[in-house]
Amino acid sequence: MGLDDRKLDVLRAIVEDYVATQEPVGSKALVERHQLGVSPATVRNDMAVLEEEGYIRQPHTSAGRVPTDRGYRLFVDRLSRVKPLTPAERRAIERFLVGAVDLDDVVHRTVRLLAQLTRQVAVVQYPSLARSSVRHLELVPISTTRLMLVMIADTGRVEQRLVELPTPITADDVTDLRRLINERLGGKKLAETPPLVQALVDEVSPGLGPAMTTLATVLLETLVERHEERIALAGTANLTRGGLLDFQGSLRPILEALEEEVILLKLIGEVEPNTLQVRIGDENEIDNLRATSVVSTGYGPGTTIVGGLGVLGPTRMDYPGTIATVRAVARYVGDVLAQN
Amino acid sequence: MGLDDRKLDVLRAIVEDYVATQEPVGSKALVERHQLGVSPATVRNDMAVLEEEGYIRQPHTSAGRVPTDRGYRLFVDRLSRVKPLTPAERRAIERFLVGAVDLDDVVHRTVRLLAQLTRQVAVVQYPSLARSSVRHLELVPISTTRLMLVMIADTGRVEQRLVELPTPITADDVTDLRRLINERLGGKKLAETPPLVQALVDEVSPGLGPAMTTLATVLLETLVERHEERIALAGTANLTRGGLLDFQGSLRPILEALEEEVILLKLIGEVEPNTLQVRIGDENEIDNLRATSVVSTGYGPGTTIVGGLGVLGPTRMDYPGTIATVRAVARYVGDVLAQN
DNA sequence: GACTGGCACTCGCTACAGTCGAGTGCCAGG
DNA sequence: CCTGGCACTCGACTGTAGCGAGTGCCAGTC
Repeated sequence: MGLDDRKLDVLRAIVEDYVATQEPVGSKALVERHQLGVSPATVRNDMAVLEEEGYIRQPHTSAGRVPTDRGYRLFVDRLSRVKPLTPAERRAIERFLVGAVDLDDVVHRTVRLLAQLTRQVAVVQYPSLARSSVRHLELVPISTTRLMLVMIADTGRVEQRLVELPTPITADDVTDLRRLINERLGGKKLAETPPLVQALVDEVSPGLGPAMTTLATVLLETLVERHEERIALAGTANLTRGGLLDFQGSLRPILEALEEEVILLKLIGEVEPNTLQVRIGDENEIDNLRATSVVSTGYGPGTTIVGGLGVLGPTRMDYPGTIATVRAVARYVGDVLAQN
Repeated sequence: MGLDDRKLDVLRAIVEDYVATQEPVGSKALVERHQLGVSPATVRNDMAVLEEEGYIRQPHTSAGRVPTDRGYRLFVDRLSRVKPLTPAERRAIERFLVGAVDLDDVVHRTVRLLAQLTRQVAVVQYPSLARSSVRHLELVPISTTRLMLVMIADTGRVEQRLVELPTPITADDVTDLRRLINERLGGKKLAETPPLVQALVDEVSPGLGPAMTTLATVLLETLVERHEERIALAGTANLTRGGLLDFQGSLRPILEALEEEVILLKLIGEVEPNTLQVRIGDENEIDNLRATSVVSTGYGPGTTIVGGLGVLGPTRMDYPGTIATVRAVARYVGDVLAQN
């Protein structure tokens, strides 16, 4: 389709102005604010073409133009270069993440940092258990028929579950079990554990049979079935910036969606190495979020990925800036994790 | 001061109608909807007195009356009886809480349940470490100079911290340390531990000195200084019910306040045994929440209190219903905790 | 052939006047 | 002390008019 360079320039100018002012932009204002080197009339002709192709639209017959989702998409794909972060931003990131004492702390600081820098809603997934390995399993006797199982993953995550045993158990038995499960499961990817757990049940000494069977059930639940993905969220107040102009006046559906962990996971959890995803408006699968855009990426120590993070905001967002920030924060978090 | 019974009846009627309809209520509508046994004119006279005393006010000269914060306060203190829960609600509570597998699960289910039943924003504090005892301390060797310290509290909370040792340590030393700290600290209230930890440092065998000193620092941080209070939140989408009429149109300050854990803790964390607090509008210390009311109470196994929970909504809320629900949920949660 | 200036047209926004009606305060009478 | 009646207030709504930003189109120019 005949989109020559100038038409693309016009589209870029429209997106930039609209993001900045939040008002439909007209041909005259455009030539004033940008050096396009042509007259408003020419721009109008270009706009007509852009509108025909579905990149922009007019909210009302007598108003300026506004980018469509498709327009933003083209902008993101071809018209924007990533803004480098300012030194101040870099410093902010470093200062924020240094001094985190444990995983909870890292995640909390990260999500707040992201929300603050992008001035949008930030979402950070805790390192996924599915992508973790077992570092250590601990059995803590609570009573003769109750144990607490604590699983420590290499990503720093810690999960615990209470185990109700069918028969009493001695301290020595607990020691045996502890050694046994650590020998067999320690260092293994969580995903690989089910057959190993099964094997344990089969070969354990007869006296420990019932206890081990119960323990195995809980182990499997903890290690794979529950697959509890945790999520941290911050910056919901940023949804109220821009008056009620974005989101056609109702935050309702968005707040509802943000309360569902499943939905959040869908948003930021499906990541591939070295990619950064931008989902714009209608491209979102979740109906409640059709008025928003999501910028997300994976993070992890080195080149591996252990979880996702991202931000959510109005389709009218500063894509270049947001993309740069999300990418930078993900990288820093990965570095911090690598140090553990 | 002459607030006779009928004037109180009028106030009650105004509160009930306004809560139900969200519209200023006039004298005529009042006598129609309630059996007051007098004419609108009489009611008008009573209203004039109530207004003079500051219990109600007129949004506009030619509009009906609306309760003031003071009016709600009087209503809550003297005019409302607690609504008993419906059997359906009781069943909902039980069904919701049964089947929770661990503390996280209990807290999450509780907060969602509260939000759903009251149709408001729900806040639940995790069992406070300050009110917990040490059940078990675990040391997991990560490398020769790194340990992971895991603290399991009797309330089910689990905290972990990484310890960087100044000098390498052997597996046997770890075993010794583990036994030692559990002997001395196990079963103790977290608040009582600092002198005990200090004593440990002084008397430990010389070879373990440096390790124990480092460990002590982290122990103190974990047990008392950090005092990390965790909070769960749900139902923020409920803030958008009632159009933008409540909260004079801006959710901003409220969402901002809800993001600050410190603020939430202030809201629901300061509880005394067997009390239920209702803070109405201006009575709130936090400026951002002057347009909201908070109903909160403590919960815990038996009669002890380990944390707080509550809901936040517009001053125009169904106080009797909300109070009943908050109280009931707190009781059920206490029961669930008692079973562990 | 591409760009430009000019011009008529559209239509949302604002201001203003007029009407309506819910609700009030007050007063005289029971 | 309560009641019915009455004049009054004032916000909500409606319809009209003028303004102006912005457009589409067309004829003219480079």
